[in-house]
Amino acid sequence: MSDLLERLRERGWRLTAQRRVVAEVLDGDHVHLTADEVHARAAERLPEISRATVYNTLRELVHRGEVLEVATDGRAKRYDPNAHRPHHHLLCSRCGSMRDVRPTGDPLADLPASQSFGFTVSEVEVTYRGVCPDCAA
Amino acid sequence: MSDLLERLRERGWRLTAQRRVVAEVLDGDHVHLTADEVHARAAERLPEISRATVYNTLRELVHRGEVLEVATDGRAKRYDPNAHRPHHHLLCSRCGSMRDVRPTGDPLADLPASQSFGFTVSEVEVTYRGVCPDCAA
DNA sequence: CCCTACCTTGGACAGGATCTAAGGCAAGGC
DNA sequence: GCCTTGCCTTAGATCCTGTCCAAGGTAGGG
Repeated sequence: MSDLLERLRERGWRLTAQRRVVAEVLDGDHVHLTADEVHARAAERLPEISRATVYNTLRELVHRGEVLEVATDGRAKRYDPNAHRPHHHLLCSRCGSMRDVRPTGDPLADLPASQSFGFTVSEVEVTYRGVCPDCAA
Repeated sequence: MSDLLERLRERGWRLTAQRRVVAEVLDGDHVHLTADEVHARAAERLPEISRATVYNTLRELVHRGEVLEVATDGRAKRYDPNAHRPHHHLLCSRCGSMRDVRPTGDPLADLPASQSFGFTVSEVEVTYRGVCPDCAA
């Protein structure tokens, strides 16, 4: 994620300690943190960082397509740095934890034009719901 | 939806005016109301009905599998009485409105066991995101 | 090294949903 | 029919997530 910051700076993003820390926290392969979790981990390294800044930064990373925002039914949204590889999610309905799943088909292709009702469809999200091993125990 | 109430009563659901009205409001084929919309419509017929009761009733209908709860990214959840026919959703990312889509494949079958990571998967949700004709105008 | 536009801050605020304690009423039993 | 019991409903407080705001801070071009 180190080049991410470089890339954004070239696009006119001012590089601050707060933004750096948020990006570092999100770095990883199967990371699906909530905004508050991001804030907690960021605060370990930069105690004065405010919630507002974390929310702002996450919102921008999402807008710029660098991070994926995933809704999880009434719980807090989760943020997924794995935005460049298309994938779906496995969501535990007990604890809300999440895993990435590689897609094996293209659901977008499965939507016949006759059923798009005039919508301009741009995106599909597939969520598998179930109970994770930890919660099943 | 009239038999729904009978069915639930047989399973020990106490039949009250409030619950009847909520069920009536949800009746229909492509209904996707938010809890507050349900409350507003219910209140037209039963002015004293409280929001808490609407939320309670919706929660129970969802638990009993009679109504589907659909999350919509930061907006209010929507409730879908079409719970017995499997289907997916088309969601407008501007106004939050929603339409049913009949599935043309079985995404559950598309999840190889090698990728379930020990989850006991019980359900898939597919959401097509886009802009509806009204908002595109 | 300075200036300015952009960032960060913390606290107030908003919307959605849940909780609580008190009173109300369905429905089975008499 | 009427009582009784325990489930329901109510209003309002409360919680959680996320956004807004005005004031002060600072990155980085000049």
